[in-house]
Amino acid sequence: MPPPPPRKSPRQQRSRQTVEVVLEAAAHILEDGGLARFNTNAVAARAGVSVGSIYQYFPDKDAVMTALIRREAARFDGALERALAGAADLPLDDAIGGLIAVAVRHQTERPNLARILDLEERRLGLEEQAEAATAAALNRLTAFLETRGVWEPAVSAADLLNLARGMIDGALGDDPADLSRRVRRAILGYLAAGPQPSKSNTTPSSGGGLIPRALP
Amino acid sequence: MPPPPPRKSPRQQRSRQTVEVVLEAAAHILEDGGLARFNTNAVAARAGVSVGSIYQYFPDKDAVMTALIRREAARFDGALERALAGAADLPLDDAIGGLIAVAVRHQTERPNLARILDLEERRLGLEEQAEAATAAALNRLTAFLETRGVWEPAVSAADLLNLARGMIDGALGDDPADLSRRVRRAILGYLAAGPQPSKSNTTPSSGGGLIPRALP
Amino acid sequence: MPPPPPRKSPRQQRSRQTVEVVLEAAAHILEDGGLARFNTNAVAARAGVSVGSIYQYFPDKDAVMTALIRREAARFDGALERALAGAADLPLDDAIGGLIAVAVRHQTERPNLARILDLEERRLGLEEQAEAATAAALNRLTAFLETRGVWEPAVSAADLLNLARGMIDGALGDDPADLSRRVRRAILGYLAAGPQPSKSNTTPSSGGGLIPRALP
Amino acid sequence: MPPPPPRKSPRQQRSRQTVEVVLEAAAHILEDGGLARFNTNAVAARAGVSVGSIYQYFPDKDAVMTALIRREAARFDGALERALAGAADLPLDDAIGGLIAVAVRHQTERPNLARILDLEERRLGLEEQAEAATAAALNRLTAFLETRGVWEPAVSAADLLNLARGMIDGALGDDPADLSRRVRRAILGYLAAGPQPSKSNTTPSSGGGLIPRALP
DNA sequence: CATGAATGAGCCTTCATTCAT
DNA sequence: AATGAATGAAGGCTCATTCAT
Repeated sequence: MPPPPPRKSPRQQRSRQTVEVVLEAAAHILEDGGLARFNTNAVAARAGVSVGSIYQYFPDKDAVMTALIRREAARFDGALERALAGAADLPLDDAIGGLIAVAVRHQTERPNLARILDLEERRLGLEEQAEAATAAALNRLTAFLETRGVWEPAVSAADLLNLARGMIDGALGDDPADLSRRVRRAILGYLAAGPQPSKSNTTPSSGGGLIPRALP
Repeated sequence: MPPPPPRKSPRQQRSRQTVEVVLEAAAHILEDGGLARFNTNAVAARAGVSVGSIYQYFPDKDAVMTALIRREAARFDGALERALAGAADLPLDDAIGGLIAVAVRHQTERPNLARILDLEERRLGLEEQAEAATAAALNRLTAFLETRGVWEPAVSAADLLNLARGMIDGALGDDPADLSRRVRRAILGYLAAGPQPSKSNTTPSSGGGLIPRALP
Repeated sequence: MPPPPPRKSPRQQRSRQTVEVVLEAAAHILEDGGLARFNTNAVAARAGVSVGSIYQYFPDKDAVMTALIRREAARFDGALERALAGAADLPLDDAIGGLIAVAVRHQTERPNLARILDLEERRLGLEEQAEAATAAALNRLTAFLETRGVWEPAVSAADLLNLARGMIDGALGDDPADLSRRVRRAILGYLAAGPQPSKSNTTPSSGGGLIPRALP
Repeated sequence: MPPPPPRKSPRQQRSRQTVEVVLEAAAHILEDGGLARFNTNAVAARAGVSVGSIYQYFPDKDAVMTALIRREAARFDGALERALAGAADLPLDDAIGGLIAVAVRHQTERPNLARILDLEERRLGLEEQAEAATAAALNRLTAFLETRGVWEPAVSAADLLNLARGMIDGALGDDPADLSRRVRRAILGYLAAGPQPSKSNTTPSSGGGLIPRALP
């Protein structure tokens, strides 16, 4: 018989729960009301706790924002990890499909949240310190691309993530399936196109010829 | 001899000038201090006018934001127009290069501004009403793609714009030349990849085979 | 006919008046309710202005406190100046009497205010920067003592001021006339006693004998 | 053999100790951080107990303040008692010197504390109820002065205490030895000057001449 | 009894907006 | 029209006090 799972002390449990409920409330408010309605009183009310409790766990309002950003990044990274775990043996095409599904779902479920968090991440200077979870996701994707023989895997990973984010953000109203299709198209296209010379032509096989070929 | 430009009355001139100076101040403040420092007093001070004057020309603070968004959109559209005007006879490759240069320059010059305006555009529901200038830019690009025989030109135009914006936003620190190269790679890849089937394979020519082939 | 007095511009007038009314309200609140009730809302309400107006003229709450301290110091210095002006030709005894009256009146009129301001002066580190008005008062008194041939006039001036303040503060309930009499006794005694040797005795004329002799 | 001191029950002992540690923490905080940092959480943290424990022994925050005031008054009174015990047979001069040393040491060791407690004593209306320990000190000094034949010993005792406090508070930065000298000068002068007529004149021997005579 | 998380009234400060000059 | 002082609602944060554990 397995031993009972390590029991958290009540104190820790309650703390974690309060933190959790606050972050969830913060997420909902940002999603529904935008940055303008994101204030400590509203978050506390929605979380069903008092303002004071927020300040028990967060030094100030920005710290709530930061924690939320980290949490979302960790979630995304977790989903990415799971998707990549099952994608090791799949053809690139299908593997990419899984990753895109993750990304689309992530941005689509709470479209405003993701966008606001992006902006706030910058304001708070969190990208600078190479946010742990974001970096992990990037590393994960980089490693994956490397196993597939992609050149400049780190840069490509970042590009693909950004490209996908841009497309998804910009087309949140669209049918997710169609959006996924187009994102996959962009990603596969980016990978297929391969590194391009900085100025122009030189690659006789691609050049102006490549595109026309794609347009029957 | 060309006729003199339609002369504005002094009153109108002064009005335009005040509006202009206010918007410029607003842009600078958003760029330097973010949304947090964007307040009517600060804008007025930076613009060298009184708060009252702002309210003479804008019903409220959001109206300043809106006007700024429109102005920036118009600027982008104007730059796009000029780029496209000279691109009519160029090979797709080079034409795209010109467009990308416009986009990269636009987002790079005032990186924070562009991002904030994007977010505010949503908050204010301006995308909904199909922002005139944004729509114009989109139409312009759509028309361009159409002449090049791209399928689903409208959707593709939006995708490319979003994709490029995502990449540029996410890599603002990078060398512009290299960033431009990668954006071009993504765009050309997207176009070359052509419409993809929604589910997966079916296209024997692509499938898992396409990518490996692209990576020597 | 004399020209009309230099008219303050309406702007300045209103400003001065608001500042004045705010400081007066602050003084009243400190006097009546102590430090605990000294808050911006209460001051604004009592002054008959809005909180915002306070912040138009004072960067923060402490600045109101500081201004009040300066104002009171200036008032005391002014009163001292007037008292000394008329005391130049008086015998020391009477001159001192006038000064004491000023001090007693100052501390007695708003007993709590004076004490609180003293404490706050320290908290705000205002004594350090040698508060202009306080220093002026001290200098004035120092000069006066010097003309009377008192040794160490600067130190004595400070001692007398402090000594008087201590006595007055500690006996605010007493009859002002009697209090004044005792303060004068202390001051004249201090001056008459002259510099004392640091250790003890040496002064045969004083010793245990001095005091009894003073008590018929 | 003396009987063992009345043994407190462990419970009482612990209580006393907690009270002690809390008051000590309170004193330190007031000394270092002023009234502003004097809050129950800080006191509890510094005392190494929980907030709840403070409320076990004190009905509210003011009660902590009150207890601290009483403790300090008791300490001063204790020191005064010891000083007076040894001063019974000394010449007044030396006796006074000992008392002054006590006062200077008391105010100098924790200068801010003493000042804050003075103010708080007033706010809490503790002087009104003739604070036991303060009254004791006053009585002690009154009795001492009486044995020395000083007129109005009670009033004089209060005056001397206040006068000394004022001088010491106002000159805390000075060299203690020099400060003590000046305080002694003031006190001896006060005593030597004896009761003064309320109005003025009458003392032909003094007038403008008194002071010069004192300054050889 | 001790603990310390939770509570929420209250305070400082900002800023969109108005309006007398 | 332009100005900018005045307004006051709103929001960030603190801290005295309570109470479940």
